[in-house]
Amino acid sequence: MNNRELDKKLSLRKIKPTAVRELVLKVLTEEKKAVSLSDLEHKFDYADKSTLYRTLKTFEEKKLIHSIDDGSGTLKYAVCHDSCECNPNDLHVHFYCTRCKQTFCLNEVSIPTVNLPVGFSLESVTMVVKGVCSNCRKG
Amino acid sequence: MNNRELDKKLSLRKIKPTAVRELVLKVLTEEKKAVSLSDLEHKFDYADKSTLYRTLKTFEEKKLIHSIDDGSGTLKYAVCHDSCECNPNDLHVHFYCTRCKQTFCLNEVSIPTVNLPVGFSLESVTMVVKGVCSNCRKG
DNA sequence: AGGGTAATTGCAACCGGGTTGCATTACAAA
DNA sequence: TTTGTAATGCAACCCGGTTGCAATTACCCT
Ligand SMILES: [Mn+2]
Ligand SMILES: [Mn+2]
Ligand SMILES: [Zn+2]
Ligand SMILES: [Zn+2]
Repeated sequence: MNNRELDKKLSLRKIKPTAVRELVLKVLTEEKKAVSLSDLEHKFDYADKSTLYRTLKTFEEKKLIHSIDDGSGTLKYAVCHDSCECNPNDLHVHFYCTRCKQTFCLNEVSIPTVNLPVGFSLESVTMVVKGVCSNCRKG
Repeated sequence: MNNRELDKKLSLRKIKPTAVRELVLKVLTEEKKAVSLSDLEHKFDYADKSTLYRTLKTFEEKKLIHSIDDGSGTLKYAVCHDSCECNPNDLHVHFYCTRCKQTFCLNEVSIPTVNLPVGFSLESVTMVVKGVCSNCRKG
């Protein structure tokens, strides 16, 4: 994905394009797996941790990406689809592979509705499946 | 719940009853909400953090309690029902109230099955609903 | 182009939950 | 009572995440 496309994606979410932001977004779009802050730190020796951190926070705030708490203790991030507003109906299941330790968006698997006890209201739902991914299965 | 009953619960899970363990289990059984390590620290000024930590780990290992990652950054714990083996079919949904910041087991709400893409195998599933609990709703 | 302002970035230090090594204490078998 | 094992207490550590502040850069107006 070239800079022109990256800048467009950023602008669509009202994020001012900068060098770091283009690079981070590039990584996030090209990775098939969800990406952590420390992943980015290792990818960009030159960029500072807090800059990367704030970049992710900005992206998340503007709904360019969403965060994934897969229970591993390290937050991961993945790009939202263009029309995503991170509403309950935009949510999907996430998968954590216990073998390769990678986390994936199952974008095509939406979260089933759940009947809460009376008196409980719902704001959002997270669903994480742990298991072995198809790559590790084959290998 | 008296010590006799607490000891019985401990013995059933092959855990040697000690003073600390009885006290911790008592708190866990009497609380309606899930309990964190720091909750216990504040409840027992005298008992050491690492002792409480290892008590929880022992309980979890022996399947007397299960841990809940509600996304708040602090692990919570709650007692399992007597016949629980923490298998996928023992699992239930958890609820995190964004108002009172408490986490509850919805023991009666089992986790719906989900269709994974081909090649993915399932070991366990977590489902956390965020919203407002019935207590906070009424208040 | 130059000056002023706001946003971004870099650096360092901090925070809190969780975890571990090791010494001490309690317990129970021999 | 001796002796081995498990539990507890204390201290220090780890790491992901977060923040304050100074330096740099981008942007706007003249
Ligand atoms: Mn996702
Ligand atoms: Mn539970
Ligand atoms: Zn895998
Ligand atoms: Zn509540």
